Amino acid sequence: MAVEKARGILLDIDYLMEEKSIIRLFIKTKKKTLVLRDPSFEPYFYLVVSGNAREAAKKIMEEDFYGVKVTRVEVVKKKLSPEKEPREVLKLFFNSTKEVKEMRNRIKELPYYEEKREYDIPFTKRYLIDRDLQPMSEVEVEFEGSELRSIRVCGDGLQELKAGAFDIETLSGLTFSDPSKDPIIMASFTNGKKSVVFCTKKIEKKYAVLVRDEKELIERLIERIRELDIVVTYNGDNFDFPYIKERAKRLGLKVEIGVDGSGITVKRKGMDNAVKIKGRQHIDSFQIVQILNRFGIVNLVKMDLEAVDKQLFGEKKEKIHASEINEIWHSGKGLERLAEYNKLDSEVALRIAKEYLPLFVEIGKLVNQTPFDVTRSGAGILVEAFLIKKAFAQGVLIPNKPSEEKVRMRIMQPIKGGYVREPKPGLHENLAVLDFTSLHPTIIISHNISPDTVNCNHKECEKNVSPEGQHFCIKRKGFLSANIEEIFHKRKELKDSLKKLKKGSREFNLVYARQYSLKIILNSSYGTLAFPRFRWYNRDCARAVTAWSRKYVKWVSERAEEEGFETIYGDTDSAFIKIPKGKTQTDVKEFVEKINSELPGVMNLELEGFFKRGIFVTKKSGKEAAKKRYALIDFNGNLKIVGFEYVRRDWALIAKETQRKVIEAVLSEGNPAKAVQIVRETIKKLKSGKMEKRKLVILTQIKKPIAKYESIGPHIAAAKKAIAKGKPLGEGSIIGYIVTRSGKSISGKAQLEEYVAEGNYDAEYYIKHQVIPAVIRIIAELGYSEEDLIEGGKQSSLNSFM
DNA sequence: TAATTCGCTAGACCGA
DNA sequence: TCGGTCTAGCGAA
Repeated sequence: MAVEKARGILLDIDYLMEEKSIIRLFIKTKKKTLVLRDPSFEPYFYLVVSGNAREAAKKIMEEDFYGVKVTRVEVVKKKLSPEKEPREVLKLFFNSTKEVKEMRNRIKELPYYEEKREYDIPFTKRYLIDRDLQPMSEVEVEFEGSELRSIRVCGDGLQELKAGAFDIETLSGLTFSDPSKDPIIMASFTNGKKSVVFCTKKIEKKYAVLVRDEKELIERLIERIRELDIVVTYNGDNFDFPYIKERAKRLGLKVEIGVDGSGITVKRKGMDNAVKIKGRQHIDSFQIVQILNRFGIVNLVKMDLEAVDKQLFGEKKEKIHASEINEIWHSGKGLERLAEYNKLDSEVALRIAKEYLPLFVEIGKLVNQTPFDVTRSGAGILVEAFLIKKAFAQGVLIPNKPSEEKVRMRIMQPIKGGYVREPKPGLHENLAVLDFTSLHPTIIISHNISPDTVNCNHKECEKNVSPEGQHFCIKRKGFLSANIEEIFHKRKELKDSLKKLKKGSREFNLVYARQYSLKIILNSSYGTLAFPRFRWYNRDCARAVTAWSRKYVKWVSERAEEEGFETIYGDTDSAFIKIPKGKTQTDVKEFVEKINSELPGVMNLELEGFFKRGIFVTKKSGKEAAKKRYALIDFNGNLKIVGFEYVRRDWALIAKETQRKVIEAVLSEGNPAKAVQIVRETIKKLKSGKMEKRKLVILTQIKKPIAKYESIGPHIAAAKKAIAKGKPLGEGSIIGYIVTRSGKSISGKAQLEEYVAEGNYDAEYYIKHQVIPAVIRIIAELGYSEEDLIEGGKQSSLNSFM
């Protein structure tokens, strides 16, 4: 057979489990997706032996491991740890991944066994790292029939892949949809250019397609999914795909949507599923939104498509609840509305993916993983994957995962965190906020912190000592510090080149996503040292990082005071300073420059901004000032509210709104009398019974199984009452409740919002437990008391402000 | 399967 | 009915 050549995008990877485990690559060329096998890559792990490695290599080939055979052994030179000299170790090859799993337990019995390494790296991940292949990159392949002969990355992979999204609507019983009886009644599909809605009932919409029955509906949908390289859903992992799979099974249909004709695989991932389609990338936009939320790129309480659409794109999409879907279906009235809703669900899911997938593709290239995996991984996993890749490239064996026992030990010894300075309470004028850019990573880089540099034996390194006493080598760059440094500089370069590119251009977006992917890895890097389950966990290193962070933050404050500024506050990586009369903003800038000239390595203090006014309040209990809550206003009138009830979801909107107005009156207008007036009016309206229901809802999440609660708070009480009515609530549900007039305790009065009539609320509760607590300590800073807020109360202290 | 610590506040719970 | 203690949730960084 002749050798053929092709170019395409490395779209996916999996492996076959025949008598041998064989890697398959899915390469999307202009014409089709090639499925190529690479039998040249065999499962393996490392065995470190006591005594002579070559002799052990001979012996091990003769060993019988209850039927498992080492097919091949290589003696290779590897570093057991970055600071050590390379040493000969055995690389043991096997026919299948199954044998790797069996063997890694049996091997311990060998007399020359010292240690095993890298026995738990998933086969496909192993392949991508060893071959240094970046999914979604352009590759050039040579192949014979279906066998791969060679592969190399030759470009960024800017070729357009076909992306599309779908969404299904189902009927439901009393509480939820059950695929064993509730049919799929509608399904939408979009490829970004054109959308269709399949339905078994006739709908007066241009995009609607009438199908005979549910079976045809699924068939038509599958047909469309087969066009795609990137299949987007919103919660397809846990709902759409498992649902379709079950319905199809009952209808005698096969969901053969893999490029190779295979079905879908539903993998359990803890509490979650992950649905994989071979040869295509299934991207669940819901997973994307969850990750964005965790990384702090967006901040969402509710994560339904409506809330996401609103926050990400500013759109207002209608929500149709499950019960209404049943109604519409049975009455036949409103099918157009439902179709529109269904269609938009697909379109918004696709839009989310189009907006953020480039970021995940870039992260994937950085850590050699597919977008499928990256969009379903936590930050820690990504950093770990990055370090595994680096270790491989540098000939270092990666550390093993800690045993559960070790993990428990580590958890029992927590690592002290950042320093929070007690603020000076009150209203302050003319502030500057300074903060360290990427504090933890820059400390790691600048002090060369790494598990392989801590407490080295060199005398001259003892001067690089942390406030907690550990010192770090200065003669050799550490594994962790060097690799983080590389990311740090690469990001700097990319950010520089970004300045030269046209905003919104394809090139710009690519570079932007790339630098952002580096930022995510960088910001998560400290976690590798401090997280008990990580391979690179190191308590001494982690303690040193935070100890230095505390030192530097305190030091900046001290230096500021020496320079004649007043320090108001500081948290972990920041210093809030007051510019006194006689000093200017320029003086602050000069101060920052001075500090930077004194800081080591790449550490950098940044001027975050100047603020016209700021308020810090005392704690409810005691006289000390509250940390982690303050409000600032800049010279353009922009408010920054931190930590206060206003930013918390577990407070009623009326309390939050009132607090915001009060803060605004105080900070922007310097008008405490107005603030008092605002509160009085709110209280008046609450008393009148006319407050809108939506402003009284308190959102709280159920964080664990209901049965495990020792103390029944209002949200659990409300949830229990709702469950009794047949509402499916449990761990993870967000409860929106209102404190009504009927009941004894607060919990007794709490009811799920949807069961509460407009006007049924406990005014006293909302006044005394919501509005007043939210504003009292702000107003108290200005000399007012609680009586001043209640209408008819005395206004004596007002004078002190006039 | 999986990031952390620091901090604030509410409301239940419990015994006097 | 009170005041202290504990459980619980969420936000800052």
